[in-house]
Amino acid sequence: MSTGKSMTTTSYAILGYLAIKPWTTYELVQQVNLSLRRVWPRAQSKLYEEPKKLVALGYARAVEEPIGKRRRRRRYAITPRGRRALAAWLSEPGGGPQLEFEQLLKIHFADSGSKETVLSALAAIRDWVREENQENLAMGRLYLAGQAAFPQRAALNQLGGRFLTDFYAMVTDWAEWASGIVKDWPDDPRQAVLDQAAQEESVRIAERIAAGST
Amino acid sequence: MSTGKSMTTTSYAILGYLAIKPWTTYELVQQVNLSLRRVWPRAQSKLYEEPKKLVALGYARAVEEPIGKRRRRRRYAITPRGRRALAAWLSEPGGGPQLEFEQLLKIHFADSGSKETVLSALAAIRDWVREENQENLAMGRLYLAGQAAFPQRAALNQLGGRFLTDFYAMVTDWAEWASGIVKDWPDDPRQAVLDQAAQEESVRIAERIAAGST
DNA sequence: TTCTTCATGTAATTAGTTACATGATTGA
DNA sequence: TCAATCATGTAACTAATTACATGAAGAA
Repeated sequence: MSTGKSMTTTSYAILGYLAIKPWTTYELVQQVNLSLRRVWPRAQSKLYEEPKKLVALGYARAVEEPIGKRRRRRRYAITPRGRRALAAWLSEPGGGPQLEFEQLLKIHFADSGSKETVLSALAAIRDWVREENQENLAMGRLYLAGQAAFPQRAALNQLGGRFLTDFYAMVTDWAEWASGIVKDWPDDPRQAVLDQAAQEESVRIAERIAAGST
Repeated sequence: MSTGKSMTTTSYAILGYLAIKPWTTYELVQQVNLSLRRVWPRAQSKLYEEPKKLVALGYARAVEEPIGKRRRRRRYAITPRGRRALAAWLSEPGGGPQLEFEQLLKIHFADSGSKETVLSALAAIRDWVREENQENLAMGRLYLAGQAAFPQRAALNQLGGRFLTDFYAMVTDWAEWASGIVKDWPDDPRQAVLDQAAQEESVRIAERIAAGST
């Protein structure tokens, strides 16, 4: 039953929020759903556990606020030790972007499926992006209007926000490109042949990346 | 000690490979490192477990090949039931692209760090992409030359390959853009202000996605 | 006053990772 | 014949998820 007393990336993410201001766990859940979720998705129950660990490690302290008759809520605040730990973590190297993309898996194995499988997966991907992009767009407009929460963090958020926007744009553009390719396939994906011109283009793009355009 | 008898996405991914040809676990590990890893990263030990589950469910059968004096190796082949299960899974809707991006987290919380934190994270991201792109480029060239394994899967692999290429291109381009923005920041990230013109551009991109360019 | 939604958590389970162990093969 | 690397796994552990439970507040 080891409570797991060592800091994970998720722990530091929570600590990062506490460095902005004190939060109740519920507020943290809301906030994470608003932004962090996109680049570090974790279940709600985890967000209830982590702050306890931070307290045990001396990185945060909790203030109990009684609420109603028989419920209490805990508001967590970062400690000086917590700030030092966070700063140390920030200066260590972090991991690169990792993807998990089930729909692409299904496309990858479509030789056991049908052309329809592929086309409908591509359509679903575009719908998914459209959906996710909604919130992102709304948030972007808030910042543009200077109406967003934490205006002092606007410049910082701008970087991450643009990453998501670029990501969504890339995914839709790719899905559209792929749909165009697949449309010309025969019904059986196993009979489909490589599009030579498209492959040359792909290699050129990869070469540009390798060259490291200045 | 429940062996976990239900199929996960990872199980289906392995099953997808078995549908191409029979594999030993070691070969599977190699193959996964070559391609699947990018869109569905899993530890090696998992790849040794999953095939056993497939056998228990009747989706695969194992042939033991003795090797040396006291070692055996198991080669797994898909069964007709396995093919049906795979086809059924392929026709179900799948999940959209999920990201986990620790370096971006560190950028996100850089108000507890320094401008240097951000710039070096961005540099690390570019290095990461350069690295990952190497293999991708090599693979793309193989297909172009018609030299890749599983030529009958070339058209299919082209779709996934291009996704990765586009992703890497997007990440480097973003990192470069972000570096340009951050360079003009004051030393303390908390003093940095939103780049209004850049934000307008971000919103325009998001609006294009929302409109669903034809 | 009752229903619904907001809010606050805990328990049980599992998917996945890290670490370890060792046989087989190859080449110096 | 020894060292290095390739190959084949198992065991222990933990991070994370799913499911459950219920109090408080607001609306009808």
